[in-house]
Amino acid sequence: MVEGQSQNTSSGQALLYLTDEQLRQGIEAMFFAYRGFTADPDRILEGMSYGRAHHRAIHFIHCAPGTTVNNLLAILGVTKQSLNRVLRTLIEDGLVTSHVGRSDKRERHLTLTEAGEALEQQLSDAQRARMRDAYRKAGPDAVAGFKTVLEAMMDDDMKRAYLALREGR
Amino acid sequence: MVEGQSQNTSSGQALLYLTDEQLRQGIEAMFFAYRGFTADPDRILEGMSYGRAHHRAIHFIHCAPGTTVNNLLAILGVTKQSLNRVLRTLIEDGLVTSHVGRSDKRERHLTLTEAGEALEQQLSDAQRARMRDAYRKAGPDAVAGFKTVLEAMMDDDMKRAYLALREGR
DNA sequence: AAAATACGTCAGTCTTGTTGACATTCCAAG
DNA sequence: CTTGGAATGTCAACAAGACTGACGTATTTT
Repeated sequence: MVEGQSQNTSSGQALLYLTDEQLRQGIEAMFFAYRGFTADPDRILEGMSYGRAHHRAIHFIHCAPGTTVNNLLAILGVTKQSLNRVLRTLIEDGLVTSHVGRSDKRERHLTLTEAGEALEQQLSDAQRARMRDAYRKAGPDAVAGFKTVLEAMMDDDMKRAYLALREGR
Repeated sequence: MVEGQSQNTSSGQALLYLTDEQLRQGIEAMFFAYRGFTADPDRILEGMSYGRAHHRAIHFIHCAPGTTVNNLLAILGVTKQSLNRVLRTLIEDGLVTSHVGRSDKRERHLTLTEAGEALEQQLSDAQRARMRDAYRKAGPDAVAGFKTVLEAMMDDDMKRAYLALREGR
């Protein structure tokens, strides 16, 4: 609560970007930007009985083909029951295949089918198009700063998951 | 779909930050960061029968005291039925007051009570603490870039709402 | 007087999160 | 080798929070 006065306790200069007002602006920017961020895939998905949860599953299965349910669970941060409902419909609809693990038969390895990859492409294209526009408008330096701040905002285990994904590619 | 090859069609240099892989990283960073962004308030709210929806309402009523229901609706981007459920509980619990408009008696002007302000402080402190840490780690230049990209990601009407809030302060 | 606006509410649906109970599989200790 | 515990995944039921549609009321505008 005392820290709320960071604009006063600072050594007078160069820390103005840590003002409560500046932080509040950042919070609101995050809120509005996230809406834009999800808007395009949401629009595509609506009416095809899928939602944002399906999109997330598809995205990460695409990035890590053959991943297990448990793996996906850790990345998505939901309960396995919640994920299972989503996976079940995706499997029923032929967008995802589930193979029993070779070494450990408890595991199910998940992969996108051709139809699944096609939908992934469609969603991904829409989302990347928005990102690309934003990046282009903002320029490379802004983008670097953008990523730096986002990484600093993550919880430690999320950051680990985030970095692990990059190494896998 | 053809645009997916931006790394090849580019003039060879300086546009590497527009690569599909870079965009994908940005998308994932956004996903993981948003989870961190909401984690602290969510933790505070859980167990007190409120959720993220209540937080959002409280946040924007705090920022624009005396705002109307319609106004809030436009900012939050939800239906009035959805917002009403949230507002009803907040009013019942004495965190928000609703006053009939002076000039236009159809309007209800919303304000936080002392208890409401107290909760807002608590939530806001937690969320700002995370932002402050992230900002400090990243530095002022990164923060500037962060905001630039977020603004570029917003839909036009969200951007208008976002900027309007800043002018009101 | 009629139409439009602002707000509240009731009823019903959908997505997506939750917990609890249960089956299968693996592994390690007795 | 067997048995018990841990890990993986599935099914069922429920809750929060979004949505639509329909309706009522007060007020303002035309």
